Amino acid sequence: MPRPRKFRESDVISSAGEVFAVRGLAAATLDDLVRATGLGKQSLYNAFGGKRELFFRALSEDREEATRAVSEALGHDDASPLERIRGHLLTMAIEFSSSDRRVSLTTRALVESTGEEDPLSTATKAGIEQLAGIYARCLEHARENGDLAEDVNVQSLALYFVAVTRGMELLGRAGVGRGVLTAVALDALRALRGQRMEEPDDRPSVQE
Amino acid sequence: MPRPRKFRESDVISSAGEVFAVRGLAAATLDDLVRATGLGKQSLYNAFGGKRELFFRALSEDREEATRAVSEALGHDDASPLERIRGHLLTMAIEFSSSDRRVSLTTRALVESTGEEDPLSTATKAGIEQLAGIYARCLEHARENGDLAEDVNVQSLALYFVAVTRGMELLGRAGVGRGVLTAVALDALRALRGQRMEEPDDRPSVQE
DNA sequence: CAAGTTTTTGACCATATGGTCAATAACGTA
DNA sequence: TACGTTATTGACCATATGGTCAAAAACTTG
Repeated sequence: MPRPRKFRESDVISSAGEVFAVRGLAAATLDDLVRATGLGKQSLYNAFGGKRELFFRALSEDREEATRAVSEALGHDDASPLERIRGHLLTMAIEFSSSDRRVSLTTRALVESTGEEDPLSTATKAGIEQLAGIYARCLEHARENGDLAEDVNVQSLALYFVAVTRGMELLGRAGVGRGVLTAVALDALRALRGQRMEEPDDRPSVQE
Repeated sequence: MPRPRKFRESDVISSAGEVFAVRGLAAATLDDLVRATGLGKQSLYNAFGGKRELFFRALSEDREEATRAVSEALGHDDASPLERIRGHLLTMAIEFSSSDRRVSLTTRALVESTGEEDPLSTATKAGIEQLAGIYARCLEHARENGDLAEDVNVQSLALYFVAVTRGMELLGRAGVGRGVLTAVALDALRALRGQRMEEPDDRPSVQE
């Protein structure tokens, strides 16, 4: 009975996400969104709410997409867990060295959220944890494989990879090229190699 | 002869920087700046120019400050280069786990710059390189000390540390606490340990 | 084909924004 | 103490912003 919509929500969210990724939440204007999505202001408004709500939807989609991508990269069985992480990081190096002006919405939300209780902040934390969870699972497999020392802290190592990838994203944004970013990724992977050997940490503890 | 200013530029820049660090360039309003600095709009305007110019000044100051801090942490002679890096990273872990909403202006500029030719972008790139240079110098010393393998790529390793610290900053922003962040920092440091041994990289190359 | 429901359209609005102007105030020097 | 210079103040402005309203349009079902 009701008049059907002319658009698919997913299309709109994806276009809007593109705008947000390039301009940021605060800097993107409603007009940018209208232009990018093709919808009228009002249509946008009663379908989604407002700018923040739309960003929120885009953020969720971005998060799902990122989760899916990482899961896929780390979940295959064609290589050892550590090799899969290696492959994933190298892929990221290529992706982040692209010259488009995109910044992942997770990073944007992290940086643009206004307070601890901002829904953006909450969602982002959840996203980070989810991502870390994926790394953790893969690292756990590596440990079971014997590729990682038994006493490795899989949780912190997972977060370490989240940090490294975020950092690589920023580096890419700063114009660091593909070759160098790949080298950085390889450096980052050495943190894993160190884990394999039981070498006791005999280095003196500096200012802790 | 002329009427003297009531303020010190450095004070104003520092207050403005605080605002920018907490709210971001786009989200900070001129009024926020007026309130934070205590100056009138016009005074602000003819002393600095506008919002962007003021941000630019604040960014420069932030960059100098960051450079100074890292130089200090890595430049002392009381410990081996690697130990100094270790200490520095642990310090960062503490700093980034603070609950204030600050984000370094470098990161903000990186994320909020609008294009490749944006002055913000240029300045930020320079900042990153400068920072990397400091790490590189320290790593170079480590190599001379024999704490790092001869064939280590000091440049990429330096950028690796820039990436790691940026990533840690974001993690802190996501609410990751001091303990975990410290663990992440220690993980990151293992990338160095891996360098010390000449173990050939016999791992198969995955999708490069 | 008519009714009912929702979308769309485009005009509209209050507000807040970054920025400017002109008048006044404050200071050092002559 | 008067002058010249610059800083300050507060009113002012055009614009762009996020958001809203009411009327028209579109589709499905009865």
